[in-house]
Amino acid sequence: MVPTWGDALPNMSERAEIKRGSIVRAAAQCFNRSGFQGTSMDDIADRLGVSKAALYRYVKNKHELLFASFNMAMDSTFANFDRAEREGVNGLEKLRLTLRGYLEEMIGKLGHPVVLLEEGALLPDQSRAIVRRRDQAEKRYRALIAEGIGDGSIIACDPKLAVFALLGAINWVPKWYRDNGEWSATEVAESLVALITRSIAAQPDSRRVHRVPAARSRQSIRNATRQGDRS
Amino acid sequence: MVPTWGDALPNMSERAEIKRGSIVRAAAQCFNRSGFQGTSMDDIADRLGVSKAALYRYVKNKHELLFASFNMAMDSTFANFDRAEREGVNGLEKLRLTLRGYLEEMIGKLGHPVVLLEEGALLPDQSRAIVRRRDQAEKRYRALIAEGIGDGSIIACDPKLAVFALLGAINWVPKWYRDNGEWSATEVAESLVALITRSIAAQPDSRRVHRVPAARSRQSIRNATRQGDRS
DNA sequence: TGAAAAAGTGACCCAATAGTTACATTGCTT
DNA sequence: AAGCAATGTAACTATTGGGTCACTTTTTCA
Repeated sequence: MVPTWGDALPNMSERAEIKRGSIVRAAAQCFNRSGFQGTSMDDIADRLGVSKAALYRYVKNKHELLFASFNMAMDSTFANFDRAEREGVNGLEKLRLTLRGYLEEMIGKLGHPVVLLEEGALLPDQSRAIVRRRDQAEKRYRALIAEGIGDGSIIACDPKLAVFALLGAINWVPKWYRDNGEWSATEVAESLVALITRSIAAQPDSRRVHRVPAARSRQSIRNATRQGDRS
Repeated sequence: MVPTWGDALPNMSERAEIKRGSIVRAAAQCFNRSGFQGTSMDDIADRLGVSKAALYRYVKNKHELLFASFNMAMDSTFANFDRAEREGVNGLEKLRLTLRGYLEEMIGKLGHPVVLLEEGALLPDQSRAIVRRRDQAEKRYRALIAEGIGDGSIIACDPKLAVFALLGAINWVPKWYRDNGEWSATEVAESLVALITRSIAAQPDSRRVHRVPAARSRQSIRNATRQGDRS
């Protein structure tokens, strides 16, 4: 009998699951940088140091990777809705918690996949599934705003337009955020969400927005963001 | 002697220039919908009702189309900076004028090309040229915010972060705006800019944000936006 | 230890597509 | 009407890249 090391060593099927996860994450990062069509399976394989053919042991095809990336993002969104529902005291605070948690996970853990930009590349049935989830998410965002309008924490505004504006600012982050930069995921999430939610806050607090950045030299920030795009 | 019809009939080289322009616009629309790599030259040709080979009479290659799209967007940005500089009374108003004018042109005249999303697809020397222009634009945006902070129209905030947030919301518009919808380009531009600039306004005016949408039925708006993505 | 299962690879196939070329057509000019 | 330049097209070439397969290497486990 071979020692099992308790449960410390993941068994085979778990190991496969872990590998599949890192493939999906690598794919999401590539998609984020170069787009779905601009990413080849070789790109993803190279990033993991394996051959293209190895990927197909864990993944059916390239579209499945895109689909999985989307679902990862949606899972994160809904998990943060639930947490915010428990922890937030009013509509505005719940909205802030949701956005902050989502953004932090995206740019921190998941390697900021703005997969959302590549929606058009999904296959029809995948697209239906994702569009349904995204519509649910948007509905829930709008509900939070409506709640905030009701409890007085948010000004009267069009919830649909407000959600588009907020999500735009959030989903744009991967276009300028760089890992090697001076801002941590938490810092960016906190100060950006504070800034953008001020647009609909009933009592806009200028200190909240003022706080976070500014402490470092302009030069280091300049170097930290937006250098390595591809130029 | 054939009648010249005054200058009413464009001569040949002018006609060629006009055709080139509509090729660029068609390309920008395709890039916006499907991305640079996701758009084939046949797609662009089909949209114009000609064959692919015809395009190559007016355009050197596909990358030139992307480059031209980018420059179109940057031209619009700088033109609106200049106009805002003349017409705006303080930093915040100049910022609003610039954003509104840019957005209106993008989604109205130009067929909303979010070419900016495809920056990574540019060839190295094209990329250098575009990055330079974009950096100039961002610098000018930040200068407007600094001006607003100085003249008291904008709260103390990090200009860099604020610009990223504003441009994110703006550049996200093509992801949800639909031509056939109920909102005109002007309406969207006006109410969205009012909303997002409230995030940094020293005296946030809730009426300004409240105003525009809401007048129509929810159902028509739902139908107008985000239906035809591809699903 | 040895056999079977799992993991991984290089070489290949094939569809899509950027770009070219040889030819047809249109329409302006004399 | 003749001729010529401009415009457009269908068919072709070459390359890229998704996906597969026969084969090798590594890991598992009786």
